[in-house]
Amino acid sequence: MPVQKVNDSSDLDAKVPSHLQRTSITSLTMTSEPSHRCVKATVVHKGPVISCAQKDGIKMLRAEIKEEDPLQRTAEHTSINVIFFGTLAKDFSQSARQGDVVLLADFTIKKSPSFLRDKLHPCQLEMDGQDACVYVCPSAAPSHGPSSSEAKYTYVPLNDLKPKTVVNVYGVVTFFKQPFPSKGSDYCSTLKITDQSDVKVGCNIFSKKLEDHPVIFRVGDIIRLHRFKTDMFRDSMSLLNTFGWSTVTFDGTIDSPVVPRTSSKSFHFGESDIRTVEELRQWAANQSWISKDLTVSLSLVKPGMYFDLTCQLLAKAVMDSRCILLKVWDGTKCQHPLLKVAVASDALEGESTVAKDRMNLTANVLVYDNHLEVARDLKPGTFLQLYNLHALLQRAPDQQPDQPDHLSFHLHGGTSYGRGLRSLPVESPALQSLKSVLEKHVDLDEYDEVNDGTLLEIWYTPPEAVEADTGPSYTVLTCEHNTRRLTLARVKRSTPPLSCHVRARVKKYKPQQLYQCLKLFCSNCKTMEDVPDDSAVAKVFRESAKDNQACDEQWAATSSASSREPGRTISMHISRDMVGESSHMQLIFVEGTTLDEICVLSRDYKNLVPVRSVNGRMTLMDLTAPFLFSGDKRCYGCKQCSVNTFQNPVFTGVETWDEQAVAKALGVQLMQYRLLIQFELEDQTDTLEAVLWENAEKFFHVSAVDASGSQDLQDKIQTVMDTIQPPDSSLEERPLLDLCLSVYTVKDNDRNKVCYQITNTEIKEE
DNA sequence: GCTTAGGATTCG
Repeated sequence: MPVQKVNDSSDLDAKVPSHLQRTSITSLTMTSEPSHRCVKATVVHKGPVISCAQKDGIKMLRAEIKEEDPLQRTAEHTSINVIFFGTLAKDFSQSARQGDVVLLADFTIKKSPSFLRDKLHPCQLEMDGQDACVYVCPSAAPSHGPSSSEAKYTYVPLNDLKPKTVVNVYGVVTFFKQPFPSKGSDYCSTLKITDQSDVKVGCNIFSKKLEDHPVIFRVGDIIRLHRFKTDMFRDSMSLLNTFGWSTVTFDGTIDSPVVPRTSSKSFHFGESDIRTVEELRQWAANQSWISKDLTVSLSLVKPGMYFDLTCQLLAKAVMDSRCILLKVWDGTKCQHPLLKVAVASDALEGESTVAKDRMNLTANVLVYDNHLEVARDLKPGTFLQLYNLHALLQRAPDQQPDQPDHLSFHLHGGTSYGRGLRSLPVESPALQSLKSVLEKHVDLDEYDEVNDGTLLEIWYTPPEAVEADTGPSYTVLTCEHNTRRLTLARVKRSTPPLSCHVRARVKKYKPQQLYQCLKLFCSNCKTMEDVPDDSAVAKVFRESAKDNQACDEQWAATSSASSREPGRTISMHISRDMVGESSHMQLIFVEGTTLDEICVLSRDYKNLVPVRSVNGRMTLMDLTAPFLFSGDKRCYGCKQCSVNTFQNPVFTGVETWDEQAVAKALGVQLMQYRLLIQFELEDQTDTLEAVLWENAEKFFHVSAVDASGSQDLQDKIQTVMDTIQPPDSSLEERPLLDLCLSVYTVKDNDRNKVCYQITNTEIKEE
């Protein structure tokens, strides 16, 4: 028998088998050796037995136990969660209750997954398997309340009530209204209760003080009434509070802690009360009216419905003297688009709901008239229960005729059907599932924090004079972003990363000498440099030609000729491996030429590699010069990343020699041609520097490598630029450009720098 | 002093 009952706490100690050692909960750590240890503590919470879907439906029960040793009163982590598995869960549920002292032996210690949330204990105990066992000592004393002796109260079943008597009763709440001002001097609570007799009794409670009224959260709550007067009204018994009255309420959830809710400073509460509450809970669970709980999640709300909502308040705003807007959520996504109620951000109290709005998670609740008294004092973050909320389809102000109507929520004036609202304490059992749903959205909060500024700008600020810039754009957007167009001023205020659209003109651009927009880029080390100009390259050739001793390589067949200059010999080398192959004329090594001469030669030969001689050995030139002339293309190698394997080049196994194949054979890291232009954009709100880089070839419809060898293509880029920004033009003369901008940060000397890059944009070609 | 309300949809 894994769960055993004992009569006395001292028996518990006697039960401890001699090989077990008592351990304090405070001292438990992940590295504690659990075997042959036991803990003794009081059950402060016992959850229901549940089936765990992730673990093949195994039965589980969570309990919280607390060490009561007075010596440890100041110590942290005196409470710990215990998970019981399988039959242990069932046995524990039946044998132990809140307030009992238990002794747990041969548990396993696991990391607590809820520690961040409940701050209880970094570990949890798991009771599973053959060895684990539990001894339970039922508590003799009442587990709650200041009462020192068991009260001598008698409770009259509801079917035994006689008129004009003062009684104490217990009942389950089947209907209730939050306290409302009566026409007299007091607030009035109206409720209806029932018990195992199934007789329903109406009850009115009058009190000037709101806090003296019973704290009822939902149908199914259990209420205890002391000193209420009975009377007949419309053929039914009714109850009215009378002198010396008190009420105590309890949550109706089976197996939830029996915690009395009352404002009374002293009240009797004992073991018999716990039993009565548990019996009523058990009985009510099987009654059909209890299932008429009207609490519905947002995901299940249908238009026209009246329902109760358990939710969290995100933000609120006073609309007028008779209406307050509550922005709430319950973590579920509504099936209908939710009405967005725009409120000036300075009128809104609470967090921004922008990210949640976008995911259709925020319900806008309009609270009217008599409910303002409660709504006014609510603080964002509070958990709420809204009663008899009305879901209404409504047309948004800017809505197109073909779009669906939006769902709005009204808490109408009046108290019919218990209409009203109240805050729920965080520990309320009704909130447990809500809180776990909300926790799944923590990412959303982070997203909110990162992007809030940006999104707020986009959604809540009216357009700033962008309307003036209407007319055709010289560019088209190729993206599918559905973002609203922003002014440059607003883009500058945004928080990266972000993609957005702007409409602007080009005030200036760099480089003004457009051939300088051609760059060499190493995809390996990300180095970017200018394409060397001809004078620098020519100088490398001249220096290399000074070594007049021709190369003599075993692997090469050589032919030489005298140049026009005395003493300079031009040599051409071909790999012997390639002689006789179809590719043998595809790759020729040239020595002793000037830049001009190799350019002439490149008209007749596909791939020319300029080389020089160092002590008779063939070597690549300084990589300032192209390592390959391929038709009109000049190919450059990266000075950092090239590994010169020229000593033993391998030329076999290549069918077609292109720049990649040559670079590979020579151990050269090929550099790519890229286009880079820096624009200064301008609109009516601001100016902004944006680069055209990754998207540049698409923007101009020009390939960078082709442009490197083609004056026509370079002229084409110049023509585009002259159209975008005609020389000596005024702002109005320049064409409008629709641009997609990417806003991002780069590390610059350990500091984050915000960059703007034009993406997804092309020029229009007529 | 010893009523008030005694359920039963707003109309924004």
